[in-house]
Amino acid sequence: MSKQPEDCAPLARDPLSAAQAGELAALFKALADPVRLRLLSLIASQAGGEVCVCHLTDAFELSGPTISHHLKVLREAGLITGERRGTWVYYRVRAEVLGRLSAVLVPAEVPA
Amino acid sequence: MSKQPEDCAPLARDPLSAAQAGELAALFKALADPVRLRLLSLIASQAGGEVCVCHLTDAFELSGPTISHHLKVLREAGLITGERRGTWVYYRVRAEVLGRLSAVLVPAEVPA
DNA sequence: CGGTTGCTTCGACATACATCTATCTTGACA
DNA sequence: TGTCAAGATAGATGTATGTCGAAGCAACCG
Repeated sequence: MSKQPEDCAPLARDPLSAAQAGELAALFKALADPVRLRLLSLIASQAGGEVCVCHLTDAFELSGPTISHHLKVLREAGLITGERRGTWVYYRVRAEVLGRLSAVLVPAEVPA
Repeated sequence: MSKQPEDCAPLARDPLSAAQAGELAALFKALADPVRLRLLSLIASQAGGEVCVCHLTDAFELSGPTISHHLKVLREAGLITGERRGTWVYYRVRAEVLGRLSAVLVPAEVPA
């Protein structure tokens, strides 16, 4: 997991630097898969904020290793965190990161 | 360019359906490249809202065909539109699509 | 009409990625 | 300690993707 970028200025305000674009692209790449989006949504929309992996594997017709792979991609991108408690592993979303991405995509305000 | 999805509910509100996830993933895939993010940012941040392709090719150390390819990806994703006027082609961003993506990523409000 | 310039399309190639099966690690429990 | 279950890792494989050079189209200009 790379360090968290600080940029919050919307895409539409100023042209992105190459470094900013690289960091953002890594985050969007993690989101660029239907399974990962559904995983993220399942975790984010859960009351209590966390979900056991066993609940996630049940929600897809995919092998365990494939789910594990997608969770790793989300984790290494910094979008989620995982914690082992006893036998099970629980994941939760990093709301700050999600919020930063949302802010970056806000379109330019149209001047009246 | 596929049809525009109507979904606006944040990822963190309800779990995404497979169809929603597929449409969103296609959009995020278009954003999952540093060059395309910089292109989009260059177009979106331009006063007047549109940019000539010649100005975009000058901003990168990449071949013309490569820039053209990335613009096509953004165009087919529905994130930008291109219009030819005389010799030059001008691109502008579709702010609605950008705004919809931003809304989807808004994190869940934390109950007090 | 021929030439030049702006941009796109085509074909090729190297790399990255999603998925699987098989194997490993970690913890619980007898 | 041995065994079982939950996840993660490793390796293999087919497909997708970023990049380029060459060629094609479209519009302007002698």
